[in-house]
Amino acid sequence: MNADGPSPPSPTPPAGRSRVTLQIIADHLSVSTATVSLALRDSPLVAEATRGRVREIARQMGYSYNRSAAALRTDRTNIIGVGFHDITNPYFAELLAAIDGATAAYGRSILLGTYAEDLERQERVLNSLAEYRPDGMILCPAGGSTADSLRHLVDAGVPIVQLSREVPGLGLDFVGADDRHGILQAMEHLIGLGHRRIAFLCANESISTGRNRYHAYREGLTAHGLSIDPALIYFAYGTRENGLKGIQQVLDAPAPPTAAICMNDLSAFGAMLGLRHRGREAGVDFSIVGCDDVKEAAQWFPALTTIHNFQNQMGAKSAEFLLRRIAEPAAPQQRLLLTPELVLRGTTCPPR
Amino acid sequence: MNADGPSPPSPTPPAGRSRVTLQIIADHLSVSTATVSLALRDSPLVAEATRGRVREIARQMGYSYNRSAAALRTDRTNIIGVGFHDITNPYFAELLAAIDGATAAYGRSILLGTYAEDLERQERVLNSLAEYRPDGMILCPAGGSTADSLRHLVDAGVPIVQLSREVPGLGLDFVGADDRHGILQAMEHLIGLGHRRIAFLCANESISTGRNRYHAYREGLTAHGLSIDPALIYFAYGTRENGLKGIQQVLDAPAPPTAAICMNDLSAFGAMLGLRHRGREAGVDFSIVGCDDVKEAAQWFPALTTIHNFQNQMGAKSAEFLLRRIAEPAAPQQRLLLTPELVLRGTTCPPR
DNA sequence: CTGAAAGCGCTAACAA
DNA sequence: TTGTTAGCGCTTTCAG
Repeated sequence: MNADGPSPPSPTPPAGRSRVTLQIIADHLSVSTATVSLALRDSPLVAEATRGRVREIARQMGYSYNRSAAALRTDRTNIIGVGFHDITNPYFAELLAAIDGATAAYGRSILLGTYAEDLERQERVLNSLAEYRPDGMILCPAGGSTADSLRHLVDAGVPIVQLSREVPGLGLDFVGADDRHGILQAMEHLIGLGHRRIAFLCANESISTGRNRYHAYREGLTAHGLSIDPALIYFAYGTRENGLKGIQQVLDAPAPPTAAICMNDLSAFGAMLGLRHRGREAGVDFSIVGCDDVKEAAQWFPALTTIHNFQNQMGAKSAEFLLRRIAEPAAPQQRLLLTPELVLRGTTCPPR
Repeated sequence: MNADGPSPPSPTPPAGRSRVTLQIIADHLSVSTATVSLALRDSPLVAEATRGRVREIARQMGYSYNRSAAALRTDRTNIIGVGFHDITNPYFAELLAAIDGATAAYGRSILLGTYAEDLERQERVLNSLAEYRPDGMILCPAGGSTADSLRHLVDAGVPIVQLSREVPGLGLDFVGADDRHGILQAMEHLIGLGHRRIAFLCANESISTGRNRYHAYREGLTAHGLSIDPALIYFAYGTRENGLKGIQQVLDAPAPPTAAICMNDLSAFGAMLGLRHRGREAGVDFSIVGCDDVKEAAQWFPALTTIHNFQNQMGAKSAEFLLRRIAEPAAPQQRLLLTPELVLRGTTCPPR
């Protein structure tokens, strides 16, 4: 018997791109690929001992499961497609983190696409994501999205849940916030403080959250017999820059406001800045309320009074909804509207 | 001849999950799948006319390319794996957005994994991403990552570029900032203003940026003959919360500081808050400088003096590096250190 | 408990 | 210019 012995498994790690396949492992152990496949997935069909040997060799050889191959066979990828418009907006970053946390726990990975409120880009990005055959998608549709623009995805049978924003008429699952309720709370607060001339910054009818919030603002005004002054309404997407522009514009109105409700926290931050450019200060001689309660809101100076939207729960819930939908494609439509909570901080005060 | 005519292509859209394959299109047109495949990829090998017919029918039938199948065959997925520790940190969100912008332009999609500075989770997440056989990966390794913990990925031959942080000893491509240079600028500024007792908040030797910045801080002190007071150094990850804790701790030192350099903007924001809890104000009776120049930094009040790190360029460059590496696996190591710029705003002033 | 064989949808030789 | 064929790596009957 020579020094090398009876050729013990000599697991040669692959050179270059991982070349270890089930076949290679199978050959090594003189079993079939079926056995290896089953063993690696811990099937009780294969003997305890065999399972052990397979796993051990696989480990030694540095085997890495090829999900493309598995996906082709099983029609499942374990991919969750996520389409957002901008992850640089902390609101969406928080939502994305929540989704990631929830899906990772179920062994799903996130394939991300962004489209910056651009409908054409959304179309391209979403189609591209679909080509990876995600098990499902979580979407926050770009402003101006129509049911028609998403229909082909829906028709293709991809499970979809809409998050935060929704385009109606598709019968899709949805999780979002009760935007109307949130803004109404804010209006009560401001009006209770004595404000009569209240601006709305970054109104936007092209997204559901924008519509809901803006309409609630009008509703709140009307409910208290206050008139709606178009000069106090600034239409734009809710960005830091637009908040800044918006506040300046409404401050220049013939009858300027004493308070402003902002579409989201970002525009509220911009508004606070704009106020300072005019020598004014939120919480002292003007009132600002934001929406979302993004992490930085609590740290601002003064800290922002805003509407807490529970993005952690929203994101996690959307993942749960999606997983359920994937398991049961024909289940009835799921809808969840989280109730937002106004959190009072330092940017609101009675009018001067 | 019956009313239906000679069976014109009657593209029946699929019921349920997209079932249109090359085969189905091929049958429809009585050509081979090879022709359809070529046609859809606009190959000059197939006649203009045929190409047109194929594309038209594909469109009508709602064909969607199956990338798993293509990947299996070609060994390319067009997926870029991205591993970050926390996308809720705007610095990383900005980096991610830049990567997304750059890769999307090349038809690549991003498969995202996060691990919250947890080494075990990083291991799991990265291995999971690898199973999708991304064409390459962009990683910002978790604190404490060792070369060994990433070696198997490298050995598997996955093209990798490290972004922002680097673990040495792997010979990987890297794009980051010249952290030392940035902090040294900040030290000059502070010392020039007259500060002699300068704190460092959120020092962290377990990540390269932390080491570089912290060591540059010590270097700056020493270069000016100033002593290093351990009571002025707070060790922690750079979060909003830790910035707040850190400032309080150094303020309680026997000989408290008059200024602080923070590991990043988040901790600087926390420090500004902590200062206010003590009735102090950055830019008035204390100086704070951050690092990164995240979007919100310019909007804070006072606006944060910080080190601009060009995360847009960093992210975009990392994508470029990766694409080049994918095209040429054996090319020499690529390294880029962007030179940060100190941007003076409102949080620094001479000591009282 | 294990193996043989077929096939998921695509692309790449090679032939015609 | 187009078709034939084989096969990427995996899972899943179905036999044994």
